[in-house]
Amino acid sequence: MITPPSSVRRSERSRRAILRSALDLCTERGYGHVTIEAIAADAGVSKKTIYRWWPSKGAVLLEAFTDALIDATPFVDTGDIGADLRSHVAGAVKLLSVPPFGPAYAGILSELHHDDRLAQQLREQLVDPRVEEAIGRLRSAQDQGQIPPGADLPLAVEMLYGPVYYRHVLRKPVQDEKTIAALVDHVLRSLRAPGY
Amino acid sequence: MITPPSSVRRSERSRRAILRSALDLCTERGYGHVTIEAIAADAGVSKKTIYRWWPSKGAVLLEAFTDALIDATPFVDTGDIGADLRSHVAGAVKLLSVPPFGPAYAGILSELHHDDRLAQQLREQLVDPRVEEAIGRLRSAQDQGQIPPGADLPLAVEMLYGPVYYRHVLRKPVQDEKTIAALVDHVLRSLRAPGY
DNA sequence: GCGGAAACGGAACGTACCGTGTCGTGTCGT
DNA sequence: ACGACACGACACGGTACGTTCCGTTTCCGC
Repeated sequence: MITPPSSVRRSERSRRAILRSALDLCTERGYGHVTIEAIAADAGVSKKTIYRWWPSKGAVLLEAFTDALIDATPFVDTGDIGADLRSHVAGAVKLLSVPPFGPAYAGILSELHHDDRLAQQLREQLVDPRVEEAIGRLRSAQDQGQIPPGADLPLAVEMLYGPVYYRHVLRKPVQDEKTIAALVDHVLRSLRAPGY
Repeated sequence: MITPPSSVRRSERSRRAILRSALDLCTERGYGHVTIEAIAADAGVSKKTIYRWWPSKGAVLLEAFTDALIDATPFVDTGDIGADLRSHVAGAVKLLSVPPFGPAYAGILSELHHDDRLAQQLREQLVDPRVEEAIGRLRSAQDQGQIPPGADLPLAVEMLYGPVYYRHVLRKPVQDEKTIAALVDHVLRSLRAPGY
């Protein structure tokens, strides 16, 4: 996450103040009003200090968001793949439904299309590892006979996360538990059913 | 689409030049360099004229993109729901894969989170009508016995489009025909299979 | 036709934020 | 102890914003 002059002398105090201010501003005034200058002013920090360690405000918020997401959506294994996927997806949906994390992630996604480095960073540090974890959990269910061998697990992950992103990006009202349960059930069915 | 002072005296010449310049600039220099000032300069038009008819550059591009999308992804009914969905999704993916439409739509999506009016406009004028069309096509397949009665058709549409948005937003390499076919097959299976 | 309302192009304005540079201070490794 | 370096602060030029003013052109209604 730290970008340029890796150093031990970095001020942890400033780092925390910057991440906190970024999220706070996102809550109070919305992502559009989160600017480098506003973060610096709110955190009592020089702009230069922010630019020294992060390439953009998107990168600042990505670091803050990643920490929160990993805590909020662990991959558990109770032996029931359906229940575990439901609680996992519900955790992600819930995190996205509350400020500042929903707006923050929407803002991060909105920067991807004009910021190649941020897009790569998001995929490498957040999306890809968690997709791998999800596939791992599905493979475990496969070993327990809850999913047929040969099932297309990467596709299953995209079918799970796809609608969540779709809703979040289009800003449709959040999904309730019932919708999440129906989604998970349909994805699992699609893996089990005989070929079309 | 026309926003404020509905009038017959609007210059169709300026309107076309603005939409064309917006898409051209998107191709040549990327969405990030499409600004109201650049559009005005390229189209030989006053900024005031743009602000008179559109509330933002996102609204300009939404109007241009909508026209293109409707042409590119019709809903046909050959009697084979699988084939029809494959060609429909392939049309959408293909449109998103070529400039200026891919970058333009990514840019539009990126504006939604800080522009409530644009988000509402996108849903009402583009997404919701096409979701309804998709549900209509699925219902027709239901009547022909290709999909069981009682299937959750709205959810099916989200499972179809979700991964497309997911990939587009995260800027993962475009889906090939095989992936699209697998996606469509899985969605149809999930509707047919016995309950989980 | 003719007069006037309204849309037009062009130019300039102040504001906001960007990303960078400079400078003096303070602090942390060696 | 000392020197390197991160720090805060402040100022800079640059870009795009959204608005305002001006003089011109276009077109509707009379």
